[in-house]
Amino acid sequence: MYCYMKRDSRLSGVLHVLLHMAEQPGPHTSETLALAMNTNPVVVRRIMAGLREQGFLRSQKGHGGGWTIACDFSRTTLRDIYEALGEPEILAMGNRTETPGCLVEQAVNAALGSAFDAAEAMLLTRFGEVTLADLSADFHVRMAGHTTPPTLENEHGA
Amino acid sequence: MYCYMKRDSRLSGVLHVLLHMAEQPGPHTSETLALAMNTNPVVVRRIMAGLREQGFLRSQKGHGGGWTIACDFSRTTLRDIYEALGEPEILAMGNRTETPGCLVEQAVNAALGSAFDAAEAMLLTRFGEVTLADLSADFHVRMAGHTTPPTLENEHGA
DNA sequence: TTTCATGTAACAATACATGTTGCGTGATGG
DNA sequence: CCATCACGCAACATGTATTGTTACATGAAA
Repeated sequence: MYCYMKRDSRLSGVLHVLLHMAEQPGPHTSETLALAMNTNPVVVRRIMAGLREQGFLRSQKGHGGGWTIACDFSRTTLRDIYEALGEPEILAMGNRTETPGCLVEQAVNAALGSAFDAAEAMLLTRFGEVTLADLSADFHVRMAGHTTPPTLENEHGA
Repeated sequence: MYCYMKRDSRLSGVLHVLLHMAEQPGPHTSETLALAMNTNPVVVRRIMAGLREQGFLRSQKGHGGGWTIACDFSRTTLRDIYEALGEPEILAMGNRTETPGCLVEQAVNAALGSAFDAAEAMLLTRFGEVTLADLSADFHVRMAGHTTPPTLENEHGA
């Protein structure tokens, strides 16, 4: 099932999966997580490899293996996760030329560039202010009032 | 010469061209402008069509035809131009699902979405604060000290 | 009426992200 | 010791958007 995404949703997807993992103990296989991300196991491993390298996750092979959370949710921010993903491009727009000789273009680049940089910096700052624990807490607030606790299985048609 | 750009540089390119046009009177052909944008005439027309529809530019066919500025630089902001381009996507990232049933994903979307919206809003605000006249003025400041005034021809290898 | 320039549609080429397959590696359990 | 399970990784396939390119119609000026 090919489904081209206009905007990169890896951060969104990985956060989703991390919160789900926190709700249930034990290792989670790539296959299980793939269902929650509507993708396949290889893509999951690809995306989560960076988180493992940065020590936010652990993975284990063989029987009973899978992915385990290895970080403190209250000390891990969205920015940490963003960086572990390899700092994907934030803006879809940019300057035509990085170091133009043309003075006109230098003026354009200066104006646009500073605006772009400010927007990026602002987003990263906000990311740095939100921890995974914050997200999880928000989730639990939303869950208050609901009867059946959502799991990877019943919410994502596994 | 195929040259795929990772980030959309139409705004950057169009601003560049507009400032150049302001430096020299008379209509400018798509072909001339294409040289400054390192592309070809059809692409130029495509990009500038929106600016014509919004009344920022006029175009004329036939002998002596071409593109003419039809707006007041001191009253036209980068945001106006951005909108005339069709409001291209600003962010390269986004939420995986817009209206998820999963409460976990709702929590993720809320956090990420508000950050995304804030960044976009900030960029648009900054765009709205800069006029084409500001850019042009900055260009003229940069030009002080340089001997040969840059034209479409001598700066872009026409 | 010839030339020039835009307007537009259709088509081609490219880059990229994602999906997919296959095989290697290590760990577990019988 | 062997079968199974799950990750690791590389290679390949597919789908999509963007950009470049070609072709032709339209209208204006010399």
